[in-house]
Amino acid sequence: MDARTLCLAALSLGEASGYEIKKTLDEPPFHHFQDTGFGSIYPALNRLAREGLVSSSEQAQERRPDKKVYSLTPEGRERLQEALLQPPRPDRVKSDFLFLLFMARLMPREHLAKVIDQRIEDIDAKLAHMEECEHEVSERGHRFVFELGRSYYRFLRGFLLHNKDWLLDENTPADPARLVAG
Amino acid sequence: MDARTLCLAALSLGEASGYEIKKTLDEPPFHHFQDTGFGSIYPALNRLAREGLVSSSEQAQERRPDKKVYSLTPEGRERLQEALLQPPRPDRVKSDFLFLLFMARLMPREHLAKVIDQRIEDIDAKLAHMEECEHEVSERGHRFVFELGRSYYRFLRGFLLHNKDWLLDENTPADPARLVAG
DNA sequence: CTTGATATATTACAAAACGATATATATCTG
DNA sequence: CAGATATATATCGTTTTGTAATATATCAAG
Repeated sequence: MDARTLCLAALSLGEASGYEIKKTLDEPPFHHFQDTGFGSIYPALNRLAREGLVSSSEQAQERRPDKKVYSLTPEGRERLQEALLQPPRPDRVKSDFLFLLFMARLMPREHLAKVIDQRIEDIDAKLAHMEECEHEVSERGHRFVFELGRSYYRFLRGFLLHNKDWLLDENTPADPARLVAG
Repeated sequence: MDARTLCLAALSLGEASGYEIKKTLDEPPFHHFQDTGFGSIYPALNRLAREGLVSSSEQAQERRPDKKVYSLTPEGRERLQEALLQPPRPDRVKSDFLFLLFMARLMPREHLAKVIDQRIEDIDAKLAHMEECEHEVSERGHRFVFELGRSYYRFLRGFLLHNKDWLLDENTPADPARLVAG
């Protein structure tokens, strides 16, 4: 989804500043299906404001820079609902990690092993973090995506753990039948 | 991975034209971890040629436009191996589909059901296509990523099929415990 | 007590990627 | 024989990405 629609979606959960939107988008389950930086969010908000899809009010804060709090206008809410009726584009993944595994042949064994172990650790950290914010996710759609994400991480962790040796050990035959589903 | 490294990787499997690189990148298992268009590939190849990392030779073809066939130079091969030693950046996903599921509350039930059924069909088509090109994937790393991709699609298909009703049926309670792992 | 890390908050900008379109030809399908 | 698909490359405006700059506040460690 483009940055503008993501901002509309985040604001449909309640008014927020650009910084707060970024934080929301970085947490599960939002984080499972997109990745957006400040460089996309602020220009998107400016344009949405120019188009009248969001309104903003500056709030002076004690001992902090002012914050611009954005909220959806009726037109913004309409635009969001229109966007939800468009047929979804195909998913896209960018994974340096899978690229490295694909290129295993040209990589030093030790480095490859380290990369895989590191990834398993990262997944464990992610799963632990998800357990912490689990209670905040109650709405049906949010929960669905949250659990899908969690199941995916568990699947990936299992696949890596069970098939690591198949990839790393050059002495055994590369028989695909020995790869387990994870 | 940036487009230049992807081109180097594709060329490490043998010389090819820009068009052929694009085709390779669109097939499993390459397609599982990246997505690159002509608009990225041709500029990348031009720059790689300027930097001496690839060489090109124009081949006149009968009844077809000329094709520029690129191949790795020794410096290009070196650059690729250096890139493989860099720590991989975090994965990034862009999924309009999961965004729609997340936004389920604001969507007409029928449309949501159609979107999910369509996705399951798409996965079936993808799995069928993978079965067709399975025999071409023999190298260890390629096979690993290929099977990981296939397992993922099967997992996702199962999750959607088994939990679709949980998401769609507003009359049952949204008890997360009723979601099955897929 | 002060240095450094983290958090709040926004903006600017170059580099890269994306999406669409243009161009030309050949082959395959209905 | 028309229309879709495949081969082959290039361009170009719009978006996105990554990084840094700019301020201020808090909190922990040395």
